[in-house]
Amino acid sequence: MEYLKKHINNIVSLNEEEWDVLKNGIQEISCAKGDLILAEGNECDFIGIIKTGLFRFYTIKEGNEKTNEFWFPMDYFSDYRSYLTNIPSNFNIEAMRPGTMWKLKRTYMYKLYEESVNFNKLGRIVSEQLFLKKALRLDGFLKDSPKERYLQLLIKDPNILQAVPQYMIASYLGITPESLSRIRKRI
Amino acid sequence: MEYLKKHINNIVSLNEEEWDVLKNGIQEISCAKGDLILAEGNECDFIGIIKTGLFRFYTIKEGNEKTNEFWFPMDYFSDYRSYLTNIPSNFNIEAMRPGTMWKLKRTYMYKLYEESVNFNKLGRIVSEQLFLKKALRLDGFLKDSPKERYLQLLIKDPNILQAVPQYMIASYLGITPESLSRIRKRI
DNA sequence: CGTTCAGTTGACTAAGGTCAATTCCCGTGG
DNA sequence: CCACGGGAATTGACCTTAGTCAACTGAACG
Repeated sequence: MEYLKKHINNIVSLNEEEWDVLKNGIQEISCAKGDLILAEGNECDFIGIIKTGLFRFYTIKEGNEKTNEFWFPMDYFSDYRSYLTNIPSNFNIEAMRPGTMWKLKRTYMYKLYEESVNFNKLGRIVSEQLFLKKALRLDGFLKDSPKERYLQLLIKDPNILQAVPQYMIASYLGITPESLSRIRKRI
Repeated sequence: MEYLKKHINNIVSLNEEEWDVLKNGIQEISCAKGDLILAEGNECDFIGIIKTGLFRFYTIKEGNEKTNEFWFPMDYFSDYRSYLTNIPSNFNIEAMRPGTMWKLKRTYMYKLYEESVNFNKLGRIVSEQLFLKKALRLDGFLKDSPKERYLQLLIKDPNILQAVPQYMIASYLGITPESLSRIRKRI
């Protein structure tokens, strides 16, 4: 939890009292490989930070898994759309390995928003970070071919490449495993 | 400006004093058809709301325009990535018709963040809204074919369809004008 | 009327999707 | 230690669809 405190203080410097209040809302949770942290059809009522492990965010369409995100230690994770709108999620969050995470319930966070500038700042900055990730990813889909997206991934997210099986990377790039295999051969 | 005030009060209820402070940072600006509100290579130092008109957010890659967003009255607009990171924008913002907008400089907004909970709430909620838009759009690219994306657009954004020339819609969907024309024929 | 430009169409190419078969890799159990 | 099983990755054959380039159509505008 000390590590988390330091991390959050990099975002916004909370005083001890604020930190204590925040801490009371945070649960540390462990999970095993394959655990479903969120299942399709349920509301995502939390936002979390990965402490250890590797998680993915995926949906199933016509029998095929579509992986939307991978999360590594110190990444925020949530179905933030469901979190914000109270709409049931279309996605699953799965632990790809054993791991631990810190979770904070929406209801708790929304109470904090009424209390101080700093909690609002924290919420704002988290939201901004999540925006940036989505925006960059969308830009890739709009202007790059699958091959170019793969090359970008090689440069910008080599950690994903080495940590994740190729068929999940394919769906992360919006293509089939066979296509990714052929793209790799063409290079 | 009264209309804007009402709109913002729907997001977070500012008292008169807060509204006056905010108002002092807002400029109302008119523009002609074709005006470039932001040009590639410049930092986007503002966030705005469309009062009237129709705007688009596009970049050019290998001579082709890639339209990333369309903005209608009461939409927030900005290259929010550039706004947040102070990195020069890769995009252009163009007025597709004569119009007016309200603009707020980043520097002013960041000063407001130091002043009260409400301004932070406002910033947070704007950021959340921008996130939601991006997230939905990315989901479409991940799980839908061009044809399905077009059909979704028909259902969910008919206003775009009727307001925007087809070749821009094609690039918004991530395909060429010819392909969109053929997709429409196939339906 | 022409000019212009969006939209369509045609012919062709390139690339991804699909389905099935095969190979590769790795872990497990005999 | 080897053999086997299972899942990931690759490959092949074929299909479908998007990209490209060029020609044509049609509507809007002066």
